Amino acid sequence: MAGRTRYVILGLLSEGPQSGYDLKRIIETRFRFFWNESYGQIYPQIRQLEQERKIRKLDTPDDVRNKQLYAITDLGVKDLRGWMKEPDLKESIRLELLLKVYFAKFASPAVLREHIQAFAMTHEDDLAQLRAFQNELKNIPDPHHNHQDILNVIEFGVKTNLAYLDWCDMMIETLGGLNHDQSK
Amino acid sequence: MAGRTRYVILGLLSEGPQSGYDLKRIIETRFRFFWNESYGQIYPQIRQLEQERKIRKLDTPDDVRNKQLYAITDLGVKDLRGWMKEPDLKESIRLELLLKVYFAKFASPAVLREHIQAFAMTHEDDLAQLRAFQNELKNIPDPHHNHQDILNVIEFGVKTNLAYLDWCDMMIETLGGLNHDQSK
DNA sequence: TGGCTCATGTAATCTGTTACATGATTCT
DNA sequence: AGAATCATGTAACAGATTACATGAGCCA
Repeated sequence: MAGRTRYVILGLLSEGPQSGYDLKRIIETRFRFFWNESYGQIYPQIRQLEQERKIRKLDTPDDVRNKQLYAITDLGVKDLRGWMKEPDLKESIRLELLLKVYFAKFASPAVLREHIQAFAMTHEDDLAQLRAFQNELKNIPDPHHNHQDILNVIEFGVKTNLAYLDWCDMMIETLGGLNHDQSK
Repeated sequence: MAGRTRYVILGLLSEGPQSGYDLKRIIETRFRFFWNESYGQIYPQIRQLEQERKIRKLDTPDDVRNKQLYAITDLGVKDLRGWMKEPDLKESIRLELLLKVYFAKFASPAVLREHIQAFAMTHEDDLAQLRAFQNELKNIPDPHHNHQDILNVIEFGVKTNLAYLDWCDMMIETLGGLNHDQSK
């Protein structure tokens, strides 16, 4: 009975009405580095929350397209507040890269270096996006008074990504620089 | 068709024969901060690998208890080497704490601080264990010549845990120190 | 003797992704 | 006109945990 999808939906709807599609996009962009949800989770959960009267479907499709907008209800807010007091689920992290580093002797240094460089590139992008998001927040109004909270989350991402990249530098140095490729 | 469990098993067996129970314990202790496997994955996968002749059951129960030991075969090593060249699966990270920080306005600072302190405590423990493992490795022989690889993995853990704790300090400071508890 | 840990295993369940179907709108 | 994106949804599948059953050996 873990089901944190419901709270992600409730939390995001607390900032204003959104569609299932919107929610997916927001989760992908803002929560990318620490959370994920798929359509297969979002749409059924919306149905569920609607039945429980935690959210309600707006009859103003508001958009040119036939988008279904949902808004959080008082009951939904109550649910959200209740969740906040519950202990966190054990965090889950899966980094295949570290398995490969652990079992490194079964690969050539060149192959290992490629894995690390791919990882580094991903996290350089992450870092760049986090920085961009930081700047964006500084230049837009804060109607929900949650910018500081969001900045705190971003700061977590910045710090961990910097740690990742620091480690990557160390590894690349150990494995020999870019021009020491010894693959055939 | 992800199934990385097989490679974890093969990799660990490359250091010497182990039982399913052993493997579980090793994964829990050494891979704790970046990987996990449950019995429901390990035992069926052992069966599967045995059928594929990637591992074989030893007939020397070696232990007083009725423990089934398995050893990797040449075919298994081949499999392991093949996996090393494959691209990594997208890493997966789920940190409920960050959802709560993002939606912080639905909780009191006191509750939020408790979550962060719990997180900090967990990662202080992690860090301590990683340091202990580092020291342990320095004082034991290295028959498989993989200590540096293991130290590299540990170093990743150390760096990320330090980043976590750094962020926690920042958050606790923001939320008011230990003695500013305003709960009833 | 009773309780704990060691040890193997599986069935039921839960969680989450993928792939697809469907159709509208927008862009080139 | 055709391709891409927007948008909703679900069925099938894959991945992973939980809870339990079973029994042996160890410890107090």
